[in-house]
Amino acid sequence: MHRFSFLGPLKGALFLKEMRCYFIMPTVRVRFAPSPTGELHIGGARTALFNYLFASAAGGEFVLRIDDTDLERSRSDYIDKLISSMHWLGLTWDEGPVYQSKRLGHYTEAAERLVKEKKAYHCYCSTETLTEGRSEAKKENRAYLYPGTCRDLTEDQEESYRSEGRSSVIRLHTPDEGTTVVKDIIRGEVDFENKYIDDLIIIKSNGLPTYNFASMIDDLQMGITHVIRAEEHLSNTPRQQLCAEALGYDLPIFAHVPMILAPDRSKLSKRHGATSVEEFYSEGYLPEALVNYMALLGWSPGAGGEEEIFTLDEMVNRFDLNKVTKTAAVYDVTKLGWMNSHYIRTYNLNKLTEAALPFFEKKGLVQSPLKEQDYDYLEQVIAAVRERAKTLAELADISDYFFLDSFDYEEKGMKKHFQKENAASYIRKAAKLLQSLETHDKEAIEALYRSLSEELGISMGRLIHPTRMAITGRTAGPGLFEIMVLLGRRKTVERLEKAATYIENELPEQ
RNA sequence: GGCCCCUUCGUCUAAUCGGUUAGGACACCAGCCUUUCAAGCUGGCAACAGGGGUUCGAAUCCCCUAGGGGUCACCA
Repeated sequence: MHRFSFLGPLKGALFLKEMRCYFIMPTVRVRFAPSPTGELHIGGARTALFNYLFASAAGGEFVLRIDDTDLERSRSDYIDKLISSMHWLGLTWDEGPVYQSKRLGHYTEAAERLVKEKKAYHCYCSTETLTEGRSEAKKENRAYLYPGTCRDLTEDQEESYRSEGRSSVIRLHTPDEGTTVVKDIIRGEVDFENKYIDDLIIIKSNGLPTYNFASMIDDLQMGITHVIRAEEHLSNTPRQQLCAEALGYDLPIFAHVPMILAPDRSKLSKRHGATSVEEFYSEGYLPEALVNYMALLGWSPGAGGEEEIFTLDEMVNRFDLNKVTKTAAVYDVTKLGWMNSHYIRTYNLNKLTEAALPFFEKKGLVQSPLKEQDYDYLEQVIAAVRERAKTLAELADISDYFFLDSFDYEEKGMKKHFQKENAASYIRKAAKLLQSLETHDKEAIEALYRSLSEELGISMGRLIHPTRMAITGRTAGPGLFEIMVLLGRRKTVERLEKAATYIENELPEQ
């Protein structure tokens, strides 16, 4: 299939960036236009990302527009959430937010002009009439198309309808023959026969524009050069183009990106777990990881490019709409988890601590505001455990013993390490030696354990495993000596003795 | 149902104009490393939806079938 290389001249423009003021360059202007009827979900977020990447790569502008013409469903708290989600992801925009609800005059003006030019007309058909026609069509198993009843009403007819108090909508007079071609960067040319497109409503009886009309007018009047949006809009694009043509505007170039599907290949919804950016935030994903993951859903740098980890800037440098797939993608939390763990491991420690703090607070492990030394301690703990967590929430989960003095011993660990012969006495011996150790540092402790294991004639493991259980309650975690240093001598010794007593008194003889 | 889009390992994907042992990543399995768990390293498992053409040669071009998705609102 033929693909357009619309980016050609733009690459040139990029090349001549410094000379921009001397030449008139084709400027890229894109928009992300969510409707504030819910939280920003992963599909919308990726559309925003692609817009951002495309605009940034071309040195163009990115506009944020809020499509809030549906007064019933739009809510201002969703607008706030949407904006904060965008900020959190790091997707900055150059203009806006522009609200459709504040541009209503433009839509009615355009519609009236079309009526005056006889390209649109008032339709007085009742909802009942229309639904009737629709259900009849369904019965006969054919598609319903508005029959054009009100296309050629006379002045007198209109007058009498109005005096009857009948309300009207405005419909666009669409051609009955011919083909409307959508030029799409990702899909090539898509043909739609006009005979299947009926006279769509552009202004509702309440005076508000319909989505297709308002959206197209905005794109046109705002000078949008590339409309990058989800594939679900592809089928409606010919209608929008017909609006633009009637109005006499040049068309923007389209790019319909594939949808993101749930694991069962159905449309993503609440019952599929976390799908909104907000939820990913509260589950402890890092914005860089989410962005990186989303970028790879439908896009890949292509031939030769085998890496998967990209910073936003790297993505900007390599992004190309022509390399976006046509196939809908199933989103897979497992890979997101891997990516997130990668970012947790490699993040700047300070930033990571900052991001993780709320999760430690939520578990009651620390309390804000933190004293400086507590903050340092938290940072060291995070440095020690970060390699083992997939989310920030998990980071807090596996760190509890660093902050809590009482914790349960893991069941399987007790069987494996506490119920071994002499476990209690080994632990006591270690505790005693640690107590009188000159310096409580990694090297000294390790040396101590080595010599003790030799002295007792047992393997290091026989000593180390019960010790880990004693001071963390767990069988897994960071290097043992590292934990002991972080915990400090007093707590280490206390926990060892407590565990020894526990084994002696609570554990049944095997 | 009409119209439109899509179809490569379980998942995300790669494969300049038709010629590859169909590549990578996640997941999974095994080994190495190791005080545990991770991480890391090495290896393994695993795909061109099906059927017809065109061609010396097809994942790649054409047609058909099947499956998935979208859309057909006075929702966006």
